[in-house]
Amino acid sequence: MPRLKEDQLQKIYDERKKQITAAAVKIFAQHGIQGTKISMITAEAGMSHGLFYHYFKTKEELFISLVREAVVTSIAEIDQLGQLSGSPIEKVQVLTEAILDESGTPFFMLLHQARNSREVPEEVSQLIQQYPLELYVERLLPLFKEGQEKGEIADGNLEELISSYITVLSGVMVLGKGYAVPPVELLLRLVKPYHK
Amino acid sequence: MPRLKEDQLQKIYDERKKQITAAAVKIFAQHGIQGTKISMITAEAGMSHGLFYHYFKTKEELFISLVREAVVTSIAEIDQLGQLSGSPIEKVQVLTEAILDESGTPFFMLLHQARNSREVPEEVSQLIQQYPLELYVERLLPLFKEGQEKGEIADGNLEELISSYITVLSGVMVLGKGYAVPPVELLLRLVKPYHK
Amino acid sequence: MPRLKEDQLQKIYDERKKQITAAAVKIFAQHGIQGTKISMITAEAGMSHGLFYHYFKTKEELFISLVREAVVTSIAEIDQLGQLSGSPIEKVQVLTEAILDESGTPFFMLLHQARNSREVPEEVSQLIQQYPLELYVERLLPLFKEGQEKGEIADGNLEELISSYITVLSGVMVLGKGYAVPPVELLLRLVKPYHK
Amino acid sequence: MPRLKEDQLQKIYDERKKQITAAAVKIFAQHGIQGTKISMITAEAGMSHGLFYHYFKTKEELFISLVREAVVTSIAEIDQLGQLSGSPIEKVQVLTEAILDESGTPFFMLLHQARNSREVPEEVSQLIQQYPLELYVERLLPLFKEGQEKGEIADGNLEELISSYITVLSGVMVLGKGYAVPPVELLLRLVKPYHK
DNA sequence: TATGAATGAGTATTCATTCAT
DNA sequence: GATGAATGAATACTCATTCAT
Repeated sequence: MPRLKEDQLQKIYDERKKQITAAAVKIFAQHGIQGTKISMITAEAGMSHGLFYHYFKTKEELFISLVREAVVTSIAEIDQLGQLSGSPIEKVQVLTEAILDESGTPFFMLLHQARNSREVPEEVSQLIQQYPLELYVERLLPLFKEGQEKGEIADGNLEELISSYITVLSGVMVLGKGYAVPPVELLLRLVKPYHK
Repeated sequence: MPRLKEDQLQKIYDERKKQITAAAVKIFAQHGIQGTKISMITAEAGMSHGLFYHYFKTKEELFISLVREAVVTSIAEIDQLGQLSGSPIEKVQVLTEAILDESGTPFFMLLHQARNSREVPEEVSQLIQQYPLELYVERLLPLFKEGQEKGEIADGNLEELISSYITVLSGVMVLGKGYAVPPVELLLRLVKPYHK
Repeated sequence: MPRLKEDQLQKIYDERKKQITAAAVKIFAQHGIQGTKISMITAEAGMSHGLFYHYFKTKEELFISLVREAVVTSIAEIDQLGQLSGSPIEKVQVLTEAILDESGTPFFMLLHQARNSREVPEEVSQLIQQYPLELYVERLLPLFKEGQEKGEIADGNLEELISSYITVLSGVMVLGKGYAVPPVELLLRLVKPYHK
Repeated sequence: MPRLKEDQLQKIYDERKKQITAAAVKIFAQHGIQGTKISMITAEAGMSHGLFYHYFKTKEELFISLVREAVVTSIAEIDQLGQLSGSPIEKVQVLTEAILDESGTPFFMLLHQARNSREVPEEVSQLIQQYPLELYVERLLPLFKEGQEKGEIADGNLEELISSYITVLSGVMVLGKGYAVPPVELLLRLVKPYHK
């Protein structure tokens, strides 16, 4: 019989797994799937490379699980916007700030790499197809429509406007260090009515 | 030895080298430095992998030479803007279209990878430092200043505006396939005066 | 400390050890030394892999101890034949049936692997040399000689006959599942007088 | 254009491939799939381990291709028996000698391992199922039937007799070094009429 | 110049073994 | 005694680079 309580073991297990995923998100975002070596991840997480394989079957599986989480999290964050108080344009501002925020970046970076790499495992491709950009557009449509009705959002085709805005935000975020992050105020000009 | 023959050889040599660089830009842009295998490049260029080493000493050297060329070319293109006829905002539109254009993308992509990868050779880092984004901002400053004076460009800090605009364009370009490319018209809203 | 408790512990100890060896014989016979992983054995024995090392220092030591036991047991079984009642040929028949019997197989299998593998530990090689096939032949010689004298066993060189018979039985046994086990009656033709 | 004629390259290619397969048959037969390391094969074949992968995608693929060849070859050899001159029992003798012959052994060894290992790749299992022992029995049936009619083969159920004989031969062959190979004359007693 | 065979350093993964609890 | 987390040596496989032809 184990001396350690099951919860303790579970805690260690969860902790370790979190260490790995945190390290992995960081490294994958920086180096891509190919450029990331298991040894980089385990060094960053402060453990032996062997231990990695107690928690994930392969590098691929780790990548898939990260992408899955990123996909689900990003959708959930968008859906939470509706519960916030404030006008539509204020909510868009909150979303913009959240996306550009340093801490959120790696997740989007991951999604970007998942979307763009040719070497990405089949399962990731499927995930990406299940959660295409159109889905994000769809989720944001009510918010933007309300904004448009209130005169806070520019007139015109909303699908195009939203997907363009997502593209711009994604792009800015993907660039990472080395580029000047545009002020949120400036980016919002893209969606605000042109003639005030 | 006959002069003609040497010319002939030189021509073949140049041709081959161009085949390789063209293929390499395409593949590097798509797969990154790590993800790109010599065999991918030579397959794309239609030659044996052995032949690659007649033209470049290493994969690294090829990458460096491509980045060097991209850096020089991109600066040159910006400088050529001044010679075009048209109003400043029209020139900015031309630049925007050029950057987003499919054919121009790989070069910028390369620059992006050079700027962001950790594994990039020292020489590339130096190149990037010699041609920082500030340099681009500086080159574009006269054009934007003229636009501002003519009321075609928004008031405010121009350095910030230009570097933000470069960031957005770079981001959109880097995303590549899988994202909706925003209409140029929309992107120009970022630099046009907000109250018309 | 109470004597009873120690007995109890000893009993558990012996039980555990038996569980491991039983599982190990089965798995080794099926997968060979290289193909057998400690985790296979402990899974079969229903315990954690860590516990294995309370009972055996290494996988090698386990294998050696199993081979040692198999060697001793097989010799003992042959020697017990003499105590049985019945004619010589009937005793040979009993031996044949015992060897081909499902339950006896793994032990012989082990011996076979010990005899044939290159990767076998030195100590096993020595064991095998101490108990060569000639030893079995020698032990069976009296029985066969008696049979020959009674006309139940074919004439001719007995050493050759016995070692051939052992070879055939060993071979049939080693094949394992997937092959048709010949009827004992048929196999006995090898040793019975050819002209009845 | 290549300086080497295509035939020369092809020759080198074939030669190397043959070196590898010859070495592999030997090593696999001796150590099994798990026990065989690529480095053993390449060392035996006198080349670097890297070169192995010019000729085979994986260790598994090599094993599969060897088993495939063994299967096809063994069936072909049986079918060739019919064309030989001589009485049925003489042909059985030829077959027996061929199987027990040193040089033929590795191939049968391979088949045995393919038939028995649990770790064998799926494709090998399928091959083995496509060429079950029954197929061999079937191919030998006409020969044995003819022998039975001529009084050279024992009366009784032929399927059982043949499959038993195959089992015995396979077993003897699988045992390999360390066992006394029974004289062919002795083994033939299994199939010859019991009362002469 | 052109080809592809050949090499070996680098990397992912497995698994025997140790050890804290 | 019992468990499973942790380590690292061993091994399959990849790919940049060299070189004989």
